[in-house]
Amino acid sequence: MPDDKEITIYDIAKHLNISAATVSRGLQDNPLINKNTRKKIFEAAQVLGYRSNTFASSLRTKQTHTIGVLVPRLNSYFMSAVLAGMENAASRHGYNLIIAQSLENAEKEKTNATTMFNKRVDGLLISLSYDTENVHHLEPFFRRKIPVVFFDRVDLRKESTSVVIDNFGAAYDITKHLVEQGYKRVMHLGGNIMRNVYKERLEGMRKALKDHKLPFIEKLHLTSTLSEDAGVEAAKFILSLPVKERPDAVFAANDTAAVYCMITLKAAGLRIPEDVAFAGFNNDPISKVIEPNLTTVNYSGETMGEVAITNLINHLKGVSDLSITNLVTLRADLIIRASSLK
Amino acid sequence: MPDDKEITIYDIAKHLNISAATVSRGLQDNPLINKNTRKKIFEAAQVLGYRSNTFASSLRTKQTHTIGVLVPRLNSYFMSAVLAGMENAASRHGYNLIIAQSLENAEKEKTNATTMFNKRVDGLLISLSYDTENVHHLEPFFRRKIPVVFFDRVDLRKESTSVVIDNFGAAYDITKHLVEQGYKRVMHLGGNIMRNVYKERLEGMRKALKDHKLPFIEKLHLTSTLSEDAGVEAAKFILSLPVKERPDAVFAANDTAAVYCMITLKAAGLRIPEDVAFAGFNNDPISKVIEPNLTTVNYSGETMGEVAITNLINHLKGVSDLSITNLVTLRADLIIRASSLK
DNA sequence: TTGTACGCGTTATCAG
DNA sequence: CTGATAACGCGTACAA
Repeated sequence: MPDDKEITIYDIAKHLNISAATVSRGLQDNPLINKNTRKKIFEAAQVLGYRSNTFASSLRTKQTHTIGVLVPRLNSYFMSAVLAGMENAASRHGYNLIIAQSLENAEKEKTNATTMFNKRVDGLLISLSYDTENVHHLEPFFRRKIPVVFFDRVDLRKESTSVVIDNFGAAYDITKHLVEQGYKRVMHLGGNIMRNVYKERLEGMRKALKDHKLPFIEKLHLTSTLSEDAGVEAAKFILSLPVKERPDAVFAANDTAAVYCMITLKAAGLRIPEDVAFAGFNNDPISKVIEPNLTTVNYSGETMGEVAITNLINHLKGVSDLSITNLVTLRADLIIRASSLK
Repeated sequence: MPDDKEITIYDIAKHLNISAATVSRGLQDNPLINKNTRKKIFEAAQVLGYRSNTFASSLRTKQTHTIGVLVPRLNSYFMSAVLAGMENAASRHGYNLIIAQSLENAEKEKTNATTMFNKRVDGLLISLSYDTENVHHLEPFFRRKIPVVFFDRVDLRKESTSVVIDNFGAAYDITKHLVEQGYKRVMHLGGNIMRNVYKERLEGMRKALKDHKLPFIEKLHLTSTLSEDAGVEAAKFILSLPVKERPDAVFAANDTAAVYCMITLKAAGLRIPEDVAFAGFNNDPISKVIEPNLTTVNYSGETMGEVAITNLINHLKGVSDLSITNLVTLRADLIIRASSLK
């Protein structure tokens, strides 16, 4: 019953009549050490109930094996998928995650970044808050060459890696689909265009309309946080318009806004898609529950998480091939459902 | 530009012509140190760009200021709310979270627990996986008196604290509501009764039926993982029954199963609540999107997270009053919506 | 292939 | 109130 006091490499050393240095090396599977002694060391460690002391180790190596993850919100479907993916890959590589949320607030993002820096994370994974205007708060990381990987909501101006989906292309495709269904007055519920995801979705839509010789109607372009309330507000706006000026289709930059806009319009007696068609973005669970089901864009949060963290870990391990790739674009698929069919 | 090398308390000491010991004490706001010197120390730390070295500190104090969180899945609405609450409170108290998921798998839960133990977390927060049969894998924690707090899916046999909601009461109330609406053949979609939450929801329902002199119809009791598929399967089962033997109401132990059961029944032409009424559990976002809106039970994941972690931190700080409270029950509210109204 | 000896940055004990 | 000084447990030059 090795119960009370912690076992150290010295205890193992004494037990085996060898030096602590040998034990240390053995535990690291150092090939310099005799295979047999290595085996003995591991056995002894097992028997004595040894567990390595991370702090002592970190103190020496200056590596924490901890990665900071800074996200806008924990409680969204997409983000928890991302985190699940990260957690998987991280633990596979022996890394831990420290997770914090900015609550879409630049100020809190700043504070959290500082905290992570002070905790000496080996690297940082970050998706920018709605508010963030620049990445000055990440300077300490850049200065110390602590790798930073952006994902989803990224800042491309830096030499860091960014992991994204093809927002432009997906938005283009979804708009094209609407146009091909015959919709001509397409409204856009967009987010802050300081965030690449919203900017590109807007641009993709613009381009698709242009290519099909349809106007982008500025009056029908709303910018918001894309919350439930924003969806409701958008619906009220639509209802406030003279019938002729109403959109015949809505492309929202996320499913939440789309769905709550739909619900509100339906409650007001409009029919979907007959009166107004809809398309969203994210393939959130609610998009499969709303009636009619919502056309949307699907992409894997899990994959994004895995790719982002794997890239970061490669940086940490000095795999230089990948450090050149400073932009990884993942696939996103259009999912056509009843809400956008003529 | 203090840029390249890390500043230590020695640098501050040199800078101020005092000893490192004094600096260390000053940084900890030790009242033994002259208020004035303390101020100087903080200023110097600021100027020089000092950041304390957690490892060195942990190595001495044997405290990691890290709390392990072990959950079934990251990517559920409820759980991300819980984590958000935990993260908040944790950072407020200067603690970090290490998060891992068992994916509802007892084996992975075991592995993760070991990892956390080896990382020397100061305490553990855990919600048991669907599969878990016992808590032997937590023995190392118990033995070393590392505090463990269970939440939501708990194990009451231990001296640890558990944070739960009144599952029994909520299930009782929701069943009572169904009965009062006039429903007499109430079906139950339940989870593994090894998990307190599902066991108590079942028992609450049983008791309510009994109190109203209605039978609990064993044939109408399905046990599953309460996934989307399970909801669909339940619907198929209902449809396979002779019309007379069908339930007139369904109480599902979560919203996902309820909603997907509803969707499937609706697709088959049944009307809700006229043909079958529904009630769920969790107040998941989908419950507000499904038509008719789903009657359910609401409780705050955020609060549960905060309470659980605060309790744990109190343990760590030796606040003994609270260590007596080994069961905290949070409120849960019935939310009546159209799916269960006559 | 193994051992010796030192330092990583803190905190804590003991003097003063 | 402050200063020396010794650990904490590990990793690694350097030697053997």
